[in-house]
Amino acid sequence: MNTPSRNLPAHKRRAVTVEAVVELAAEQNPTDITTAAIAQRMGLTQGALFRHFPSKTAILEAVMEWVADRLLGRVVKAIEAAPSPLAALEAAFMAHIDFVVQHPGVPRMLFGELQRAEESPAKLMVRTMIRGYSARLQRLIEDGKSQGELAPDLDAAAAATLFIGSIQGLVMQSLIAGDVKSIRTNAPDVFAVYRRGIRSAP
Amino acid sequence: MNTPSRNLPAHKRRAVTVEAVVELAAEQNPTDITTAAIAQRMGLTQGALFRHFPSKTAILEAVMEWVADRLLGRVVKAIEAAPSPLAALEAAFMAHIDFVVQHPGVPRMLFGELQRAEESPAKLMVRTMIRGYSARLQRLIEDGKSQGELAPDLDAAAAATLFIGSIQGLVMQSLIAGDVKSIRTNAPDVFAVYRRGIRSAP
DNA sequence: CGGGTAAGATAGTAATCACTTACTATCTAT
DNA sequence: ATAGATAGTAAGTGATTACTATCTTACCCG
Repeated sequence: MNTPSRNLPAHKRRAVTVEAVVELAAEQNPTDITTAAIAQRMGLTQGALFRHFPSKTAILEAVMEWVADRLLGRVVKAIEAAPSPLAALEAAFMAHIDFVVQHPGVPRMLFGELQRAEESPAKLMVRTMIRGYSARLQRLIEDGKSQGELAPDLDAAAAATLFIGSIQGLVMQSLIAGDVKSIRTNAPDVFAVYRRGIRSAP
Repeated sequence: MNTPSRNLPAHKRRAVTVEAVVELAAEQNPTDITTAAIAQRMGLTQGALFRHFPSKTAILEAVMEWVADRLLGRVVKAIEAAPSPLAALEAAFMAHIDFVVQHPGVPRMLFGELQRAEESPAKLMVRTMIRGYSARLQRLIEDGKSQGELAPDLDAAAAATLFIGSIQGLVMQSLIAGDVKSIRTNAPDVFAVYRRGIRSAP
């Protein structure tokens, strides 16, 4: 029988579950992920999953919590280590890209969750996460403007939308090419165009 | 009994079906659209759908064909009417935005189709459509470079990716705000940043 | 060493899905 | 007027889904 790691502590089981979902989302449409598939990936039977989570939506909530922690954690760290607002934007962009390349299913899950009709807790979490992300970017951009590094007439909200959109565009490109690593290859060129769009005139 | 328009000719029924799907995609996750929901929106029973389409995937193919026709048709028309490459890019952007505001479900369906695991005919159609779109944009960009309107060192592929991504970013923003019309409001500001990123130095 | 508990397997359940079958109404052409 | 084709309805089908009820095993602690 296949009992790979029995009696894990609860928080570890939850972490393994989240990893399984993130892995599966990289391989298929996130909305098509079944509890049976998650359990199989973990080496469990389907019913056993419900010893740890009361429902499938609770699993999705745990995944979104994980994403918010990890993604924002990395991005904020990259921002804080940068010497200037523009450098911080570039570092955040690359940190975000690294995360997406490592976990290609995540942006799909976020987008998929956002376009749900009902107001699920997971959808709310995504919304607050991206709102916070965008707010952080806009503060950075305002800082860059007052330091003279970014164009003084720049619309911070629009620049933040374009920042996030550029990543979305790279993800879409990789789905068309069928090659995740193309994201990392093309990211610097895309950011170069973006940087030109926000930088103050030389 | 609700028999709104019986015995429509085949091509009209197909058009009505496509419209129903596009409408539904604006209201819910496209992958959650059932044949029952489509039929209900058309005022038919579910089984009647299969008099006109052999399968659900055939319906999706018809929708993608419709999208490719309408969206690219509008964009190409806007490009051809513009006096210069940069003006053409802006016109294409706004035409695309108009289309998305009018049919908010369409970008969701495209993205959803792209992230399917299996190589469905619909997915292939989306891929070819966006590839063609991107190629058209890149030609425009190269034209703009040789006319001195766009930056000579601009990476055309990256600029095309950012173009499409900026629309994707606006869609995402509207999903977060829960307001489709915010797309049209924010579009000019976002394009202004983009234009600055590709234009030749003044 | 033995009993309690947490975590697993097994085998269900009702609901929902795409799709089918069998029959019926309506339009059109001869 | 009537036969045939077209387009509809109503009621299924089997497969799949999230979730549950019941039984079993492994581990911890006194």
